[in-house]
This record gives sequence, structure tokens and C-alpha cells, in this order.
Amino acid sequence: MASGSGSLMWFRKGLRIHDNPALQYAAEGTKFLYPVFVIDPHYMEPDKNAFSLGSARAGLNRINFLLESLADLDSSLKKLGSRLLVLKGEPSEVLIRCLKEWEVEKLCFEYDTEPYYQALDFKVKNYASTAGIEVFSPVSHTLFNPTDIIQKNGGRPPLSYQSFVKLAGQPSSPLSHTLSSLPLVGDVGSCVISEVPTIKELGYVDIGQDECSPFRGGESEALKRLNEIKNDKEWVATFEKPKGNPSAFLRPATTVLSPYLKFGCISCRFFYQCLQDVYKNVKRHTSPPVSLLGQLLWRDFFYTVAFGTPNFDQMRGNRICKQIPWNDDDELLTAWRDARTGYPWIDAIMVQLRKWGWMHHLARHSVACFLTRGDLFVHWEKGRDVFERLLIDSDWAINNGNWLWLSCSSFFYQYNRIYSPISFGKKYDPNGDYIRHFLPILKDMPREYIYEPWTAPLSIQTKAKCIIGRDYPKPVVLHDSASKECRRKMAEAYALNKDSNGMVSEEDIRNLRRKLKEDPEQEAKNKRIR
DNA sequence: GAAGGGTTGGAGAA
DNA sequence: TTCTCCAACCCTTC
Repeated sequence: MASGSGSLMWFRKGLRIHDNPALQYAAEGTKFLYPVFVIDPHYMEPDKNAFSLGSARAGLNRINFLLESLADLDSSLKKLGSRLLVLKGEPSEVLIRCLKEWEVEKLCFEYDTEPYYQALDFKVKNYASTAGIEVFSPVSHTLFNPTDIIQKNGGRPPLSYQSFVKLAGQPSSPLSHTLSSLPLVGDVGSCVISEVPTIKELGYVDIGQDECSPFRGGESEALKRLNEIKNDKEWVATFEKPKGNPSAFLRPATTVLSPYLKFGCISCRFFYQCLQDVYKNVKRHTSPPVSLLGQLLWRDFFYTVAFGTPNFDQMRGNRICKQIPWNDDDELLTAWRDARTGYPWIDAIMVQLRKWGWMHHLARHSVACFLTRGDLFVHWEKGRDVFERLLIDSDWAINNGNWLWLSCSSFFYQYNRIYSPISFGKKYDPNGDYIRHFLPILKDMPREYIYEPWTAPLSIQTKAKCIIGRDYPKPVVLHDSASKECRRKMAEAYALNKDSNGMVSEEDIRNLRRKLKEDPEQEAKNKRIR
């Protein structure tokens, strides 16, 4: 054991050959290389109790995307004279067993800032150091090292994009070296190794192509997509994030590189370099924060804040999160989750999420605002959970960061700016083609009623073969009054947070919740009495 | 303490 | 398509 002549490359994210410093270091000066991926059954195997097909932690689309990424990685490794060794079990136990059994002197894996990996890596590193195994764990999932930025800022993460950019400076460059071959895989002893499983082998039944994500996983697919983007210089040069069209689904208005960045099928540093190359060759181009390059900076911003903020993924105990007395209403939550709000724009987006595991960022904004501060006043953590499960690109730092943003709990505070579940979508897609595609029950509804079908006369509903209240639900809330009510609640909650100077107790929240439940008219009277 | 700025609101006017 | 107003938030900087 230990002090052998092999290297173990532990893949988790970073599922790529290009710009992979951990892989490159693992392959250097070693006789044997063990490229390992551990399948955690909890993450991958079916859970019948979950609200959608998938495991306890991930929806089927993301599991499938991961399997495709692994198969692509395996195929690339094979071309280089190696292969992916797939093992099953609790990752730290499996890893430590491999380290014990194989002759390994170097353990290499990409550094990861997520709490899950921090805890996991702590256990594995601990064992490696007692066994005298060298550990190499470089930062290559982000452009910058979040630890450095937090240190530069005096130990706390910067809380605005602008202050982050000032601290960040220039990102590190991708590796220029391309691997042409890899060392042989060593003897695996008694460890049970398998090929990358298929979705069926994991215990899932095949679902129709119609019902699943059109985006295929893997480094090859990612590089192909990046290449197409690079070739469309005009598109790259004029990209402005807030101006994208959320209803475009035949040709999405963004790069759809997010799932590939999430799993590290593509290197963000390589992507950054490609964008700079395009910018160099055009007369003028957009700039951060709205440009494509800006999107990579936003990604690093969220990674940095998430890493430096204890309890980033919850309201309680999170010092940058406003304490707000959200409703605990399961009926409203499931109506939203299952695309039954009665607002076609909202429901179509939720269907796209369920089927594709991806939707445009403004569509995400629209439904996140609707669930939380805009209409339903349901806790952002509940919406976060749904996104985390169903998105193929769900990324711990970015998903939580955006829910904090959209719910006006952190980063963004203009709670009066509410997305309308009717006019926002109509602005981009007056005919409702997006709705007709994802909610075919409404496909024959005339365009003047497609965003508000409950206002259509019964004769029109009959003709469209869609009776509201029978074939498609009535709205769960009335947007005009619900959004007004939400504004009132947000104002009250903000006032409480201000008065308490960031020290809002559980009891304060309970009291405010009780107060907000009172009749608004009574509330007005109360104010006058006071 | 005031002023300026904030990737992505809506509605109505020009 | 671009503007102002709505009502007024926060953080950063000075």
C-alpha cells in the first residue's frame, strides 16, 4: 500500500481532458494512472418517493446528462490509452479503499468549494496524509480562487458584483499543453470496477425522447457547441444578457453551456480565452456585466460569495439573507411545481423545466419571482429545491445565489419590480407560441386570450377545446391583488430587518407572520391607532 | 449623511 | 424604440 508508483485521478466535476490540471499532474512521471469516478447510489439510483423521475437528489435528465458526460470521458480516455474506472458506493469509503489497495503515491482531484465536497475531501485528504500519499487539488472549476478573493477583501466575500470585479483582476490562463497519451491503468486488485452504466442499468425505464432534455452531455458536445458559438462572431460580440428572449426555444437565446460548465465538460478558463479571441477580431463588442464574458464573472462572483458565507443555502443563520416570513403553503408550492398555477406563461416554463431540465434565465426569473415575492410568497428554499433537482445545470452556488437574488433576500432589493405572469412573456411572444408548444392543451386558444385564458368567453373556450377550470386550471391567485399583498409583506419584512439590525429572531418572524395574516384594512386601522 | 449606481419591471407617453 | 414615473430598496463611496 501507499508509496507505490501510481497516481489516482479522482473525477467528480471537471469531466474533461482539456485544461485539466489535476489530470495532467496525475499523468506526469507515473507508471500507472487510475482514472476513477465513484457513483454514489444516493445520487444516481431511483427513488420512488421523489416528486419526479430520478434519484433522491437528482432528476432523471441530470442523471442522464452525467452518464453521457462520463461515457464521453471514458471514450476520450480510451483514445489516450486509458479508461474510466467506475466504482460504486459512498465516495469517501470507496476512495479510501482504492488508496489502500492500489499502489498510489499521488492523489489528484479538482478543488471544489461546495460544502458537500469540502466535507468529503476533508475525509479523503486526511486519510491520504496519514498514509503518506501526496494530494494535488488545484482550482480549475472557476476563473479565480475564491479563497484568494476573500482574503484580499479582509476575510469576507465581496457582496456586490462591482466590488468583486475590482478585487478579481485577471483570471488564470488555461493549460496550453494537450495530452497525447496517458499512462496504463494499474492492477485494480479486488476492487469491483464497471463500465459507465446506462440509464437502464441504473434501474430506470426509458422515457420517450419527447419527454426528455434535448441537450446531450459530455466534453465533445460542449466543445462542438463552443465552436459553433465562436464561429458566430456577431452573436458573441452583441450578446447582452438582459436582452435575451426567454420564449425562444427552437434556438435558445443563450449559449446553453451552463450544464457543461456545471459538470466541467468545458473549462471556464478556455471559454474565457475563446471569448477574448473573438473580441479581438471584431470592431466593437458588449462588455461585462451584460456580455458573455460578464456571465463568467458572475459565475465566479456567486462561487466566491457562496464559499465565504456560512449557511448560504438557507435563510436562517445566513448573515447576508433578509429574514422574511414566507408562507408555508404546500398547495401553492405544488401548483407551481407541477405547472398548475393557471398562468400559462408560468406553467409553460415549469413544463420546460420538467421536460428539458433547462430554460432561459429570464424564464427562471419569471417563475422564481412568481413563487416568492411576486405572487405566492412561498419560501425561496422550496423553489430552490425544485430547481436543484430538475435543472441539468443546477449548480449549488449559482442556484442558491439566484434564488436569494430573485426573492430579494440578498444582492437585489428592489422588491417593487415584479415580473408580471401575463405581460412579461407577452412582450416577447405575443402569439404565445412558447405556451402552445409546452402546454398543448392551450394550442388552439386565440392569441388575445392565450396569456389569460380564464378571461375567454365560454364559447371561445369550447371552440379551443379547453374549458378553464376543467381542462386547464383557473389562476391560483389574482396577480393584481396578490402582488400588491406581496409588496406590503416585503415592506414590513424589510422594516423589521432594518429595525433589528440584522438580528431577527425566530420569534420576530413568527410575530410578523401573525401580523401579516391580519386583514389589511384592520392593519391600516392599526396603523392609524398607533 | 448624501449622492450615485444597480446585468434582466410595468405602464404609459413621445 | 426610448423616455419617465412609479415608490423607494440596498450597497458603496465620498
